[in-house]
Amino acid sequence: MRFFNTYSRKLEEFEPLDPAARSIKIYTCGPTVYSRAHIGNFRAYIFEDLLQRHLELRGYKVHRVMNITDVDDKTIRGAREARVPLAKFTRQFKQAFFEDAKTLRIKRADEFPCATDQRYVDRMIAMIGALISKRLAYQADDKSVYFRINKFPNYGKLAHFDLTQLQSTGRVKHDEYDKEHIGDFALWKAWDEEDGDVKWDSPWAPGRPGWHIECSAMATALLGDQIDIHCGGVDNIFPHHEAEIAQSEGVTGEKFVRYWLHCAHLLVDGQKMAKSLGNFYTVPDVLAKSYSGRELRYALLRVHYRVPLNFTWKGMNEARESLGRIDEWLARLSKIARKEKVQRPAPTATQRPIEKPGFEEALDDDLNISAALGFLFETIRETNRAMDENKLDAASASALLDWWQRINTVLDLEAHAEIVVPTEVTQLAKERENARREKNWKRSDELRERISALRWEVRDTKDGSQLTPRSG
RNA sequence: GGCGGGGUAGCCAAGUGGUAAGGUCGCGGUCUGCAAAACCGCUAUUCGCGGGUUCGAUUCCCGCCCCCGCCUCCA
Repeated sequence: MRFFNTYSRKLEEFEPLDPAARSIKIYTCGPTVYSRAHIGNFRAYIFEDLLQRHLELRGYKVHRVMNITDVDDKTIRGAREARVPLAKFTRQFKQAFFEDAKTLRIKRADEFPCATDQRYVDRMIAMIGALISKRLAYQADDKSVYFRINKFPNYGKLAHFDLTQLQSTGRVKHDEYDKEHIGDFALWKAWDEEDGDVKWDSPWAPGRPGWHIECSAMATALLGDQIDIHCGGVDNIFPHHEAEIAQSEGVTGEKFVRYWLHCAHLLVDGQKMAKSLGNFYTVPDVLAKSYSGRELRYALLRVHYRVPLNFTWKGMNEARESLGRIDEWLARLSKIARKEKVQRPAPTATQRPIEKPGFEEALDDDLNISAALGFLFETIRETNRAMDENKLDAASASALLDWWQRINTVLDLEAHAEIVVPTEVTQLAKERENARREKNWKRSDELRERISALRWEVRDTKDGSQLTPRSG
């Protein structure tokens, strides 16, 4: 198995920290809960979901942590504007995040630590103290504490930045008079009026932690000084992950992360989807257009994580059609597998799933999902052909279903089969059957139209008419 | 300016030093009362552009163009 490591900019063979235990520690940067996360954010979480699920398919036990940033400039501003306490303000977006993640079938991390948790604030303060005692941090005249990047020679290695070349984009105000170096970043931000009642005591001044230190504190607290994989969007490479390395390694003296994996952006009209640009959709926005969570999951999953993905409604339709193809295939296989199960003894434990290399091997190669799906669809076409020719027996159908079960632990794309046909539709279908028996084609077609308007599809097969839900 | 990612058919998208997976759309066919689904066939002599290496390059090297992102709190 190999992954593209941002640190080396190379594909590297994956070797866990602890190969004997087959367990892997993953830290993933989670949402800042100042508004509902958009689907660009979720692209990153789906990529991380794919990573976790594939590692698990390959027999690793994954311990994954995803932090939730519930205190920063934006959350404080939002709470002020809403005139509610910070915790109350962020609670709604935490809930929304878990709701959306569930809609997208994203597997829950083992822990979701929050930055405001006193346990972690204490740890952040301890780490900052350690950095000060090592002269890697200093308190400036504004009472805030900053990391001294010139004392950490590896600073800039992850982003491959030459610090002397850093240019300000003017996006962020610099307190240049207080800091020794323009690139020094805040570890502890001294309280000011804007912060209202958001503050914690510290040895330096009342205030709040900087953004970066929370991840260092929570990652090392929950996963230890060294972790296997750390993920996030490419926009986190600098400064966030760079800062995390400096802080964590500054305190522990150990290599913080073995593999850095970063996900490319979701684009809209060829531009990065971002709150600041206003060109974003949320999960409910997509659901409101009558697409389902799994359709969105497929649309966000199907492109390799390091390639920018342009979000379009046309793409959503392609996702819908592709999933429909999978659904049809599974339905046919199940029917064949079921049919003979009545006559045959249940499959024995010695029966092995069909040998279908390709899918998992593709994912081994830096999560090459496009190639993996290619194998899936090739398999679908081949077996559909066999079924058309009546050449697929129940044992083979079962074996294929077993194979699907296995790869679906990674994809999680099966329609949740609560297929309940509404009585209205059943009634119309019955009437249509009667019309067809009388060869009243006009009436039959009319009824088909009405069923179609209810989002159901009628198919006339040798075994009679069948009803299929149109999408979802 | 520095550092990255990308540029393959109408659209989405794999891929390899030997002559281009897959999805979607469109067209034709088989099946069907007609459809749908499924299957079959067609749809890139060509992989941003120009050089070079090679018997042979989309794949390696050099130069260039275009798009997107990061450059101090955005996944």
